[in-house]
Amino acid sequence: MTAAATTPRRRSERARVAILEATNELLHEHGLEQLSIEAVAARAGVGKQTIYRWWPNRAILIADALLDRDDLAPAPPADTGDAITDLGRWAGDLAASLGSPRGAATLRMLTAAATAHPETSRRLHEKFSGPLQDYANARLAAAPELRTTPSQRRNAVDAIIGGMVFRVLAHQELTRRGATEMTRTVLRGLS
Amino acid sequence: MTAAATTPRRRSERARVAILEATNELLHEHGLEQLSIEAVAARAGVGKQTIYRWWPNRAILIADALLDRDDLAPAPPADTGDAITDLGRWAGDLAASLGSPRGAATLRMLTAAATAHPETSRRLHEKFSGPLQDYANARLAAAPELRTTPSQRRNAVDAIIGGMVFRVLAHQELTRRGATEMTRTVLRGLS
DNA sequence: CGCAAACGAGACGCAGCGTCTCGTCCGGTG
DNA sequence: CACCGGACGAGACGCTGCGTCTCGTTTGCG
Repeated sequence: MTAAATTPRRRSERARVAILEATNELLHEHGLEQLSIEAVAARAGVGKQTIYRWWPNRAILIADALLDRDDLAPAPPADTGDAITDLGRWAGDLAASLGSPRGAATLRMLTAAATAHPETSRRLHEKFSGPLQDYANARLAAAPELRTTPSQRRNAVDAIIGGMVFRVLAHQELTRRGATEMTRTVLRGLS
Repeated sequence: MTAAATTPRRRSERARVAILEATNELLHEHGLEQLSIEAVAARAGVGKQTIYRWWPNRAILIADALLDRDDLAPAPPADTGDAITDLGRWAGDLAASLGSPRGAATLRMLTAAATAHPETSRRLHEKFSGPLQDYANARLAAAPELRTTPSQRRNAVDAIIGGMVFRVLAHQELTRRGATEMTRTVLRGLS
């Protein structure tokens, strides 16, 4: 192995962006099942080979495209000093995003894509659910008023996030107020 | 409209069962995306038209097949008089089912199928998540030791079920013990 | 017994798959 | 600047599976 040096990967940024945009448009126009690589290539003004060269399969392309517009998870709120208040606001913001028609459609398609391939699931967790868990867990851990164990925190966090995700996947209503109330209910069970 | 009477629907039970069994086998052998109607017809020893005659699309066939073996949701436990104990056991049983490799695969495929078509989602809710919500909600409502409002119950129930479903969909571990603890954490937040 | 609807089988045209082969473009190296 | 090689747009290729259709056969209800 002298040098694996010569790798002048001249990937075209123009093509990359056009493909992700076309995929997003087609997903929201016609849905997950109707999405064909041929249609993406045509709309993006790109050869099919260029898609196959950089994305190993449909599910990963879909996840990349949907996660590329990363407005699904809003920024955490300011720290007021009270964890229940902060997490209630955070959950409300998240519910406003996930509960909107576009957010709900995105979450459902991401979930379906993640079903197909564990690698896709890992990527979704890394970019979406992981950061959510991390913020909520950290905010709980930093709350002196709630003495919690790590597993208690993990349970509470998963119940809150899972409860919201479940409502979206089940096509049930998810409102800002409902999410805040659910969060308060769950957190009141801690110490 | 004289009489829409003459509807001697002589649907073949043999074919119906063979199709659902073949679909289940192929789903667990090759996964959701690889499932083709042609393969189902071939394995079931059935004409394609017989499938198209009774199932309007792939997603509904998949949901019907997976829900046909309705061992996903275990029977509710005996009533011990203490709601937290009962619901902790119920959640533990449910986690044992959903957390098993086969149960997890079934839940993931059902979720993905439900994404595609609202009708499929409705059917899944009717046969799976609806009864779960109904049992847990009723058990909570019948608990004199926990004075709860309907919306509190709904929030707690969705947090518990959603938390479990979330862990399965995220390919995270879901154990009997973990589910029981999560349930207790959530329920302790109720008055 | 006789009809009509459902059945198994499979042919049909079509859409999209994933691979391949063109000739062109273009950025990094010498 | 000139060159080189890999990525590019375009699209042909064979193939699989779609959903529809047409056979001739079976089967249950009247």
